[in-house]
Amino acid sequence: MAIDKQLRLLKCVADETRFQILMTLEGGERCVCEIIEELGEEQSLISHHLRALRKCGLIRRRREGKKIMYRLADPSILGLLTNVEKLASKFC
Amino acid sequence: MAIDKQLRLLKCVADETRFQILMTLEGGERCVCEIIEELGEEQSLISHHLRALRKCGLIRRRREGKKIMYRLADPSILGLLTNVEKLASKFC
DNA sequence: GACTTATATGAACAAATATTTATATGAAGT
DNA sequence: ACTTCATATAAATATTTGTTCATATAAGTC
Repeated sequence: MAIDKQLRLLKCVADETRFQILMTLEGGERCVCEIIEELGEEQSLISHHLRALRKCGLIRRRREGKKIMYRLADPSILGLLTNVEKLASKFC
Repeated sequence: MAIDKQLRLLKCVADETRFQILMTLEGGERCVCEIIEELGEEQSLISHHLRALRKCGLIRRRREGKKIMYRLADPSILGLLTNVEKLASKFC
């Protein structure tokens, strides 16, 4: 039951910027410029984090003209975020 | 919906040693020496990580004679681990 | 085909986190 | 009281991770 996969996933989500990107994508597909705008961060920073999330399999992308659209790889990812939210309010 | 609480929780779990400690505690209360034995790590290292988990509210402890017994603060923590496991096998 | 827009990438640098080492504490046994 | 066993802690160090900066690519526009 490959523990390093689980850790890779956790580490990927356990970063403020990436966590916020996932939250943004909860609302559906977004292009990079929208994510940048919403988070108010550097383009390059967002790009690095998008790559990390993608490498981890959590998000997917497709090109649409000049823009590149990102989306959650699977709705079940929302479940994790919700789960974390519940636990965090319970303890921490 | 305090995002930093969620992040503190995630960062706490997203470490191999701490993750394994939690897994060990799935099986019920354990004293520090048992955890050290099971993980095969330095006493001091385990102690640091136990503190981190405790600070985060994920585990509790009680003294029993010379030993100190640790346990999960709440069974709902198992749910998170399971959730992560499922997602990790799905992607990553 | 030069120019702009949108995004990605690599290398340098900065910050955060984990690990080790050495020492302290506190309960129990003698 | 002294010693041992079990655990904790602080400071030093090592490692990992995130951020910035400068540059590259790729598609669309003039």
